[in-house]
Amino acid sequence: MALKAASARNLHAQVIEDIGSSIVGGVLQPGEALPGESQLAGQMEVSRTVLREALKVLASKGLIETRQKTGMRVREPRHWNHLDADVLAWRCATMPTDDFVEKLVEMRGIIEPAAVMAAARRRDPAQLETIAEALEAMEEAEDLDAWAEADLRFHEAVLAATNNELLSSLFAVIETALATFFVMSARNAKNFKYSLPQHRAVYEAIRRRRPNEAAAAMHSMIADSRTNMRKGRRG
Amino acid sequence: MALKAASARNLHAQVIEDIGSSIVGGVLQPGEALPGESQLAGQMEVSRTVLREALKVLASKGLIETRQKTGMRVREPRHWNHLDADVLAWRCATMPTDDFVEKLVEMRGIIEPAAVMAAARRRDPAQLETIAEALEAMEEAEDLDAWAEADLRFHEAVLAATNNELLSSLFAVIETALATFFVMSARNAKNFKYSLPQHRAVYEAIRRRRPNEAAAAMHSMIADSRTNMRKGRRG
DNA sequence: AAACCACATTTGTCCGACAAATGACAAGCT
DNA sequence: AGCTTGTCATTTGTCGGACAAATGTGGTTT
Repeated sequence: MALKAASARNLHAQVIEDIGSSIVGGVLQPGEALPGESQLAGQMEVSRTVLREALKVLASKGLIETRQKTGMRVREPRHWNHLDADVLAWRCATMPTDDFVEKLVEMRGIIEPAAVMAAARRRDPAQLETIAEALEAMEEAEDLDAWAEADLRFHEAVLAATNNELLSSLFAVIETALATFFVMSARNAKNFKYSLPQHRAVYEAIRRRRPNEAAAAMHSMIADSRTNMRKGRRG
Repeated sequence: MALKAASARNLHAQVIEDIGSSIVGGVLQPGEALPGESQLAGQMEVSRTVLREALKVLASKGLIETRQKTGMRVREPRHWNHLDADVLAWRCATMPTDDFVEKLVEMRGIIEPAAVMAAARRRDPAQLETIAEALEAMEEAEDLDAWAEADLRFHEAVLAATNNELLSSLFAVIETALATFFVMSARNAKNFKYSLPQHRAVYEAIRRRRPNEAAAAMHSMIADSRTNMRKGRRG
């Protein structure tokens, strides 16, 4: 069960982190019955109040299930909210397998082209201008930090231009998870601008309202980034 | 603020429902400061313990933000977990605008073809067999209920065959939300089997491991269902 | 053997108290 | 006067105990 694995601001946040990562990490098996609230609170050295606040949050993430008299049980993975930011983060931390990364990459491959297509269809002038500004900042970037900051702004601007918060919410979650694996290794500092032409192509397609061209440009960008990642992960 | 709008199993579930739907429904504006915990608990006639359990869950959904001394504030919509099942359900209940439905439909149009493509690539024999059984049940369905049950099984089987729980989790959430709008109106009872050929086409493509054909079949199926829905919503 | 009931255990709910954090305001210094 | 600093009050965070409600278990009765 582990004691005090995490250290966050609040006690309940620590408890959530602790139990949640234990479940996602497989320390607690699905179907397994957890000890009663009083006992568990004792083990973790927190009050039952705090423990219960954490349990409610975990239940809302679909990780556990609680019924009176029976106690709490770990739910099966198919009931988990796999798209929850915390659940995803715990999986990234405890399951750094190529298998899982492939799933994330697949999701990105599905979403990004769709997002730029939507942006090409529905962006308004102001949103286009925001994208243009980010692209300009990318061109003028002198070091890696400036480029990474501008790149983030570019993608956020494209997301906003889709005018579909479901799409942008999904995108943000997946992107965050992927970022924990590929931290933009400083080793590639030399050619960190290699994807600039593709970004420009995406922008041009969005400006000219050409969904298919935008998707094609994004596909090319993803293909490049994929080979690049594959190189990067070996180190 | 509303008192006792919802009636669920547990008290905290009611409170979550109550405050959550008030926020998503726009009764509580973003940036607005909620009354203190003690006062709010008094208004709702629940103990502070229960209220806090609810608040923690709402905070984990990104709906509210709480800092000491300052109190709680409603967060801006861009911070919400739009893919959370509860948040989505509340939006369905309080924002039945065509605008929102379009977003859901767009998501489905992105995900479903991608899902059948993944299934066509990675399904194993057992998963294919499960899909086949569901399809068979659809063919033999005599009434609407039987067909709806088999249809659900078909889609679930396809989802499982993708071998990507991120994809299936997303799909399930979107599908659930859409189902609240289009309850498969009994008016169409006569030709409820109209989409059988398309289902069969999808199955065949998955069986023959043809991702592109599967996506094409799914696109055709979505197009049909879209026109059909448009007719259905007018009633 | 089957139906029924009393009991024990576990979660659900309530309450009151204190600790920690922090914005606000007042006092003091330059 | 303007800025800094320190005290204070308010709000969330944490704690412990108590009782209510639900429910699986096992014994009892027919």
